[in-house]
Amino acid sequence: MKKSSLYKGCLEPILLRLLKDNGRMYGYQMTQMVKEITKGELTITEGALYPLLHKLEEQGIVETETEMNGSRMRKYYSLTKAGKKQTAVAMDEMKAFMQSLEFIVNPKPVIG
Amino acid sequence: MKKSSLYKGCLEPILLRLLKDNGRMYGYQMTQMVKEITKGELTITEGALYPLLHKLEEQGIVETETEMNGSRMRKYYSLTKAGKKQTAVAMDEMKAFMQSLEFIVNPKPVIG
DNA sequence: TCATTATACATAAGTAAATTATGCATAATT
DNA sequence: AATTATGCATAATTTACTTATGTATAATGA
Repeated sequence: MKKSSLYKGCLEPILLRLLKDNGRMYGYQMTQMVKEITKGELTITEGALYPLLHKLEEQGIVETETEMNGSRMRKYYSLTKAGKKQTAVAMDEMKAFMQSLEFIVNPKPVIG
Repeated sequence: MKKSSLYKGCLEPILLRLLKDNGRMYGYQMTQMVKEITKGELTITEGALYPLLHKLEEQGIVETETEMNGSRMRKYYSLTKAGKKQTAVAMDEMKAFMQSLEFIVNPKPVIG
């Protein structure tokens, strides 16, 4: 990922969110979509992406189907039932996290 | 810090923001303020806090004054001139980061 | 036509930023 | 009297990346 290490720890929930929204995606596609959505701000590196996807598969969060696109392989990932549950939890955590950042960056003045 | 590792990489900008807003703080005070602001969501651990503060001091981002409160020591930290510049940069990065997260968690549907 | 960029996967070594555990010391609370 | 709170600090470990490297095909451009 690009820049400042702020994104550290956010990759997993980001991938879960992508899969939740798009149903079925392959790795390279995820990197491109994130780059596009964030206007180039966030670039997922392959060294981070693939090992994480493998871990999620091991954990039964995602499942895969490999397909050929012409002569090129694509490995499609989608959320399992357990993965959907896990994603809901991760999204709640994300919300709380973003809310907390808001509080810190934009603190409400104490009245009184 | 507490929970889910989402906050990984955010501690430094959070501390810079606190110092920017409050002028002068000691370590323990920072942990308490963050806990309060985030309604208990974010708990800064001492093992993360103190080494980071020391690093920032080495880098000339913050400077310290040690004072006694009764018989207890407090080490006050404040931003140096260079630290204020650095904080402005960090805050811009924070904004971009939060914006990107928003885009991912709440993607805009493509019209057309 | 030959080199570069894009697509598409994968893994290994190294690093940064935490967590967890531990330590010291005083003050306040139960 | 024991526990919790205040206040600092450091060491060992773990996590989650980055950087580097590897393989292979397709498209683009000089």
